[in-house]
Amino acid sequence: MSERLVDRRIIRTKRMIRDALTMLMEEKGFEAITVRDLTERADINRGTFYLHYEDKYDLLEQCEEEIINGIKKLTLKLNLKDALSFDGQKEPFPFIVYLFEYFHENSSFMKAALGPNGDAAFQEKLKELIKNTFYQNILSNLQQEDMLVPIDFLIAYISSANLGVIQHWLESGMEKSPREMALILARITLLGPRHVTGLYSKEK
Amino acid sequence: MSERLVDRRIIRTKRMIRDALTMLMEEKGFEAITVRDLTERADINRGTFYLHYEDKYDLLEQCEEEIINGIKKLTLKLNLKDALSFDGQKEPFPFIVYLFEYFHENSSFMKAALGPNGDAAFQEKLKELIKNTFYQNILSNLQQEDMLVPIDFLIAYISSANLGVIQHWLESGMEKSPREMALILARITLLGPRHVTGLYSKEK
DNA sequence: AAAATAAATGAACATCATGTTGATTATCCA
DNA sequence: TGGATAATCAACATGATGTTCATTTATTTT
Repeated sequence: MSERLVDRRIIRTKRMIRDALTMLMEEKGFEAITVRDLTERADINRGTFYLHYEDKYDLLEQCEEEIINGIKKLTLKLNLKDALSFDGQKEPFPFIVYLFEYFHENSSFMKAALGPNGDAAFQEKLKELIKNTFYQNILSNLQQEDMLVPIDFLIAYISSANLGVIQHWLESGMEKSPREMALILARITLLGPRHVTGLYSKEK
Repeated sequence: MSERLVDRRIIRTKRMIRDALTMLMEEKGFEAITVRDLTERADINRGTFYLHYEDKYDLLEQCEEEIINGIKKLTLKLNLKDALSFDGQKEPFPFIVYLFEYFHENSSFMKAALGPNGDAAFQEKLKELIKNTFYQNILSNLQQEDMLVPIDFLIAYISSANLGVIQHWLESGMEKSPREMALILARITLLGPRHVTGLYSKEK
């Protein structure tokens, strides 16, 4: 591949800058970070930063894109068969488990980027990804006339809900395993928020 | 009250600055805005800005706080009776309708602040508000042992989902009425995402 | 191992936004 | 109307930005 063609120093420098970005985002949020902060933390010359990135926004963008691409690679493993054959309440969707494992590997950056001092645009990108995945694999072959609500609002509901659960998982220290998280998500989505409270049986 | 004590000029200046903030957030996002941008757009002296705000973050904070307080005033109208007596599928919760009407009145700022170039911290504040409202009025008297998922994840799910629907409504031009939106939200939350697709009847 | 290539450094520079100050003008309110 | 105060204007120091160029250092290639 073309990876071999990249100079070791470039890889090293970029890695140090990206690590510095993650650390500083955790400490003070993205807005407050200066290029000087980044290069001091990474212990490189300030000019070197500009050899690799236009500015801090370019850096953030590239880091986000890397995460997004990692997720997209995972979605290739997902196929329609998986999604429809599982009931998802006793055995979690394998794909969702992989997803949470991937988030765990990249948790430092993701936690910072999805936190209150993070980047709203990154949230939006992830929601978009969730939307497409859900839509292409589950919702696309539904009849619009069967729907009790407009499909675009349903999609907005589901994708935001899932992202919100991921955010809460990251913020609360990732104590549940990826497997447990997949089960939790499946239960709420399949049974509905009210049903999982246990209220359902009393009223029906 | 103490409102009378405020000089007209202050009210005028603050209003112009806040309007400028909303416009510029729509145009280029909060991060890209400078104090100079704000004062040029508002057609006031740059120094005047600093008579009222510490910096642009202080300005944003104050605008957000105003919205939050407006919502909190609405929640005072909400009581337990309302929340539990309605089934919410034919008649919407009055409180939720008021809420969407309030969002409509402040849609310019809200759309900008909740959009991809907006402020992730504001999203978090709103989610926190939704969490508390839901929890205090509905979820607090549930038995933890009845729950099929941990309650904190359920709350994260619901609050993010609701915020996501609000965001989608704002971004898609607010074509549905507040009443319709309240019904849509109630249906998904009460019946569950899968049930509202119409798939439910075929499988149960 | 030596030569060629390319990345990183360090210093300097112009530019721009920031936040503050003091003097002056315009507006408000009683 | 007169006193109070908000807004303006000009000026200033500070610090971040993005760029340049000569130099040093690390790497790849031959």
